[in-house]
Amino acid sequence: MVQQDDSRVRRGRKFNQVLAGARTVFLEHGFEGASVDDIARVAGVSKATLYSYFPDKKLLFLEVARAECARQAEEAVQLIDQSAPAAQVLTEAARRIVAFLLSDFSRRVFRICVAESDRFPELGHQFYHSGPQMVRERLVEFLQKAVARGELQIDDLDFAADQFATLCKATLHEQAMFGVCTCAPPPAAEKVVQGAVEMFLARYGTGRIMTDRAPEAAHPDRV
Amino acid sequence: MVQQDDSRVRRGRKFNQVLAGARTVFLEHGFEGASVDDIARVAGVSKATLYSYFPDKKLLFLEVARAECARQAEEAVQLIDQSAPAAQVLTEAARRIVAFLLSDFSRRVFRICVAESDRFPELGHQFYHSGPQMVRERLVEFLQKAVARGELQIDDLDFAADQFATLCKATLHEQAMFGVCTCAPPPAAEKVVQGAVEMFLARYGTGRIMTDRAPEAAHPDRV
DNA sequence: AGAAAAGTGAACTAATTAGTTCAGAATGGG
DNA sequence: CCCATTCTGAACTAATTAGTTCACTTTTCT
Repeated sequence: MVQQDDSRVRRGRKFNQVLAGARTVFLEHGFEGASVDDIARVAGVSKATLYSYFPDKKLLFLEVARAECARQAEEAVQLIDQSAPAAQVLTEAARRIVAFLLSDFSRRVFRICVAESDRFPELGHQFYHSGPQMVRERLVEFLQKAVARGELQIDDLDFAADQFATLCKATLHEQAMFGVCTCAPPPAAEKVVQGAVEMFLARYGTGRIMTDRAPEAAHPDRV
Repeated sequence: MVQQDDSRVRRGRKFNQVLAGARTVFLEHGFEGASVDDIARVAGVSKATLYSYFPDKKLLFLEVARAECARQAEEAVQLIDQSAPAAQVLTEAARRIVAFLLSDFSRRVFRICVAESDRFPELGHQFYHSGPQMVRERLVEFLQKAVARGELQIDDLDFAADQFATLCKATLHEQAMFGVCTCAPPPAAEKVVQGAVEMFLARYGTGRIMTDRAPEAAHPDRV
């Protein structure tokens, strides 16, 4: 959290102020919608100072995006915890993924990356690799262990992980993205979580699930 | 296809030219990135003519978006065809959904709707209702019949339909969105299709699937 | 043909924007 | 306390933009 001194091009003590201001304004208005004067004002810094750090608006934007992607990656890294029963681990993972997807922060970063990713192709790549791909790698790591334990049976781990992460977007992600339901009601989120886990286990679970619930918990609505 | 005369506010014969030009430029550059002079030039029309149809840029943009959403809806409507075996219908539906999601057209419209949906809240709603919601309604329609026939067992049809549509986004949609893999290799798409159908049937299928393939086709990688 | 409607193009306003410049104020280390 | 670095603020350029205006041409209808 205190690695803001890792850098190469900085020259002064208001660098972080500039970055913070830029972050605020870019996340609020996107690239085109943000004016450099606004950024300087919000950062509490003169325009001259801003331009002494960043030669132009594009590089400032990319720097902000890079920092946000790194932040996102950090959050994602602490996703998968243990070698607990698959149902339990998956449920917790799904909860965090869904919560993250519905967060205001994620919404803004996602939106801006989608919007600007053909003006700045490397931005899309950065986001993808620090976000979705990171989550997938962690999931694969876990799935591997669960397969070894005989809890799951999966031939393509990457694909399965993708399917699971994708299932976490059901209903709510799209709605949040398009502002259809700005509120994020917790019961709905939990339904998506349970739905993802149930479907995933129905497809990839062996009989030998060692969960704390009864084995048929994976198919609760089959009488 | 010839209902371009359904209208209210038009006054002249170059209306469609204007709309077509605006469509091209907006889809290419987004709202802010598109200049009215560019639009007029691409439309082959004078700026004065353009402004004689649309009082300002925003309304022109919203009109283009409305038309594109309607187009999208039309494509989606002819998604579900028959009361064939579930596996077959779902496979065909998934193929069309995946193909649509990967199309250049969809990518552009999606991107622009995500980007501008807090500048124009109604745009997000429009897109959602004419796109994802339309698809879901058609799917629900089919799922209902399949449940009645005993092929599927589903308690929440809306949610199940959402899950299915969501599964069609696995891997490729995100990649296309962020420009990670601009090419859309058909085998990868077919894998997503099969994966979606298999997972869906594993969760919601009864034993009584009347497909043209053997019953265990729904779980082909279980030995 | 003749008149009304539709379209043109080019010049114009007013506003905003990215980026520059510079004389001087604040800051901080030795 | 001095001096170099950093920062300021305000004015400036040059470019772009949305939207307007108007004398003039083209199309269309009858």
